[in-house]
Amino acid sequence: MKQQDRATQTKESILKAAEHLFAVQGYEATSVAMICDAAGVSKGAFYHHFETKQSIFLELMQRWLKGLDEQLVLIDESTEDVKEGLLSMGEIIGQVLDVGGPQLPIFLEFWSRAIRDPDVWEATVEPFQRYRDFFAALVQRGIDEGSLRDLAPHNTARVLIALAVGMLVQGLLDTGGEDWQDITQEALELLLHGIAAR
Amino acid sequence: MKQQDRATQTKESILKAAEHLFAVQGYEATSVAMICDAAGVSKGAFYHHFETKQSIFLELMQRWLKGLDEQLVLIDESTEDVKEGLLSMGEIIGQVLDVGGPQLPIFLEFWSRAIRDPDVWEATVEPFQRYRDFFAALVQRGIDEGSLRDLAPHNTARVLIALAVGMLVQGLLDTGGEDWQDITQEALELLLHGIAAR
DNA sequence: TATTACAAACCGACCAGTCGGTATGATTGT
DNA sequence: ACAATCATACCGACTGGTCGGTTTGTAATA
Repeated sequence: MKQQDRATQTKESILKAAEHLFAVQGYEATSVAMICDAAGVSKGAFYHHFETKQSIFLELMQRWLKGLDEQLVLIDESTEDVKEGLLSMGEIIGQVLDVGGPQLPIFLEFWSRAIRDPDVWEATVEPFQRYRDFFAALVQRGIDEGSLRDLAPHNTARVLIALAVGMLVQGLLDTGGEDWQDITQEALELLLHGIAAR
Repeated sequence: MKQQDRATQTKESILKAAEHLFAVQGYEATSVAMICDAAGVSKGAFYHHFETKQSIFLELMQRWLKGLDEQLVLIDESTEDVKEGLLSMGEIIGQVLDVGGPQLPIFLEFWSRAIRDPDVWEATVEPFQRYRDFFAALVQRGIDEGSLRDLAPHNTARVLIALAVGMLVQGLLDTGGEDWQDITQEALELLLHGIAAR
């Protein structure tokens, strides 16, 4: 096999091992040595491919957010009705909770880091402002076409994000087997009732 | 001075130093040695008064939640109108963000721990379920007196909590100087529009 | 004298990151 | 085609330091 192929394979196995361990044990609780063990490579290999322990997380985060981005764009393109588009957000949250469930705890861990570390902030929080802008634009569209009341789109977007984040956190911490997708859907309908034009 | 008084004074100074350091640097980043330095005592004193590093956090958390509890009871007693009571929740969130601001990042840190550590969960998350029940009861009251639509009170409470938590997290992570109390207030009014009886 | 309340030295584990060295292709010169 | 040279990928022992917690000693109080 070519040298390069082998290299990318190694790097990929490190990323995969790290993703799994981060999800199961958390970031802090996972040592570089553990990642190397799980990936079946040496520490040398690790630090050949990644500058620091943190950099491997940042790379994972980038990939993750890229997937989310694509999903949002898809929704944006496929919706003509603004209300419907906002409602479909509920589905996303439910999906995120189901599919990405194992990785979500790391978000909490890094949000708390983002408060102090600008690098982490840039990689984990800043992207969410894009999502906020996305929702703000959606709301603006709704106002323009007369289906939504004339509210400050930015604030409304913040409310939507708050709802999403709050549901996410509760979903992570509440042990009972609630159907959060359902609850989120209901919440969105309530909100829509409030922001819809009379 | 009596021995006991001196002891409680020492313990209090440790708690105070820990509270400050946790707020400024976070829990993980604060070592026991740092706390002792800041409090002007030795490690022996620390481990005389606290079993583990975690136990000092749990004690701080208990005090904090006790204050929140009292505030909620006050609101409960002083409100006759349910809608008004729900709106005043917005004020609390704003206050919490202003007053307790420095300590809030620790919440994020421990929420992420609570996912894995049952002790932490019990101390940091479980109390919030009391608040949820509190809101559920408030909503039930609103339904009974006919001012709110007949929705599942528990789910509605979850939505309210989600809003609060989401606003909190955004307030922590968004750097811009937004007035979150204002935004929260607006959000609550939107929600009320949705859940209010026609 | 017995107990409480501390002080200070100490312990063992752990951990991110480094470094000297090697093995395996790839590239160039002949 | 074959050797010499070089770069990339990787190994694993090691370092320097940190941290939570323990132990042992001591001074004051009851």
